[in-house]
Amino acid sequence: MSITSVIQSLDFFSSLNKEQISTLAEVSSVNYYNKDYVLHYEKKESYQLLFLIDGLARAYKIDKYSNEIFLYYIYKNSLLSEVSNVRSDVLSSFSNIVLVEDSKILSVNYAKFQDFFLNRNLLNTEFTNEIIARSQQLQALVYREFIFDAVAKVAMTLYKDLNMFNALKRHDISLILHIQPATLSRVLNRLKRNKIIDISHGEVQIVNSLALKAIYED
Amino acid sequence: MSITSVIQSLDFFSSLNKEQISTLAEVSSVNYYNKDYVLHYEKKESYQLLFLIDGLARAYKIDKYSNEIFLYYIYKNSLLSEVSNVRSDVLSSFSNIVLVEDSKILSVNYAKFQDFFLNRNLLNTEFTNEIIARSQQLQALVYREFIFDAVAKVAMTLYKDLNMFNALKRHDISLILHIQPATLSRVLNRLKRNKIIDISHGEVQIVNSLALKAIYED
DNA sequence: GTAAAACCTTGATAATAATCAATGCGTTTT
DNA sequence: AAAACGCATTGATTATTATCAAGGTTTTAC
Repeated sequence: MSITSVIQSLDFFSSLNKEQISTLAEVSSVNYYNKDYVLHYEKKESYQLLFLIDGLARAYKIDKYSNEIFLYYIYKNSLLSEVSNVRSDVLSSFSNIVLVEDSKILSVNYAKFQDFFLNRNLLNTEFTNEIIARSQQLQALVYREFIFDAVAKVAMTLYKDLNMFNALKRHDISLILHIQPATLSRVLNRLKRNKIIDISHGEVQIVNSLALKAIYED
Repeated sequence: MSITSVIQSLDFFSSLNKEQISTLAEVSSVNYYNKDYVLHYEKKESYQLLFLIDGLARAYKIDKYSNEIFLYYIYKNSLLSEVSNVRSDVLSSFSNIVLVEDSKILSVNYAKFQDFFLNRNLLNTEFTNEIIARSQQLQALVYREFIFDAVAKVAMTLYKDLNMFNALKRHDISLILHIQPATLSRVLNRLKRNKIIDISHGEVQIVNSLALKAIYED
């Protein structure tokens, strides 16, 4: 698959014409990395704008006990890099980014990208929308962490993302929700005891959907 | 003071020429509000892009016990509104925004602003940078709340913002740091007992600056 | 099919900070 | 000068969740 067609596969670049895409292709490269490869360490500077073409990534921070603090997932067809100032040609990120799956990544020289596109008023909307999307993921995180206790977090996740919940291991869920596996287990137990959910072979089923929702809505 | 000169006083619009400023002036208005006026309720939609010209605002959320959760301050010379999608002509915000001081606010019709400026590739950089600035405030919040315990929060605030700390009431500090006044009092006591700070007449002085910093740096 | 490994649950205990309530202490107010 | 008020502090208790460790259970691998 050529780099041009990779670029065309991203919604981000859908407004570009053939010529613009080949200009972009000249300052870009496509790379494949394996699961668990760390793309970005927090505070480290970078000169490449990265897009996730295929695969899945996870943004996280490290606390003082070296525990990982999950921030959010980054899905394919979106910008991986964090932008801290549009005017600077250096990218520096707040979080670490690691691949959750084997992934395909488009890497674009950021200075050239600015020259060729942003400074010529191309892709501005797309760029801003990617930044907003990332900001909204942070907002969702803030909301969950500040407003919810462990039970509410689990209730909301079960209500909104039951499939994801059942697809992942308990350990991964507890990472996402910032609770310990032991706490998750106790919360599930409580919900089961209260006949709000049922668990068979580790698979959660919702029994009383209304009650589940009521736990996290005020 | 005319609306034109108000617009010119904002860095955001410094790239506009006379004609563009008067176009903007036609779809804008300047308003004065008193301290404690709530500009924005979360989730409520708005069609006006607001800029804080003078004064100070505070963004916050409400938890299920109706407690206020402080997010960040918004300082003068910056965008007050939250943008959730550049393409939409509706603004909807994640947080509540209240004035901390009597303030002067510029209100711009957002649809017209898009027509006249963003869609003509004007002010794009400025707009994106304002969004990034807000996102970075959220990042700082996430950092403090996820990585720090009560002692680390207080230590960092004393180290970096001693003047602010001493200027505000203990109650306001504890709002900002998301700890209870009683907890703040106990933390200060501990720092004093360990000869890291000294308190006379309620005013905190740093005695051992290195030790203070060491508390929150790993 | 069984052993090993990985994962989940449970129990006991500890840590952190919240809550509730009372007391203390300066500052206004009268 | 005494009373009232606003804050800050202190003590006692509680709530929530983490931590540590020991058993279970399921999955994986040979």
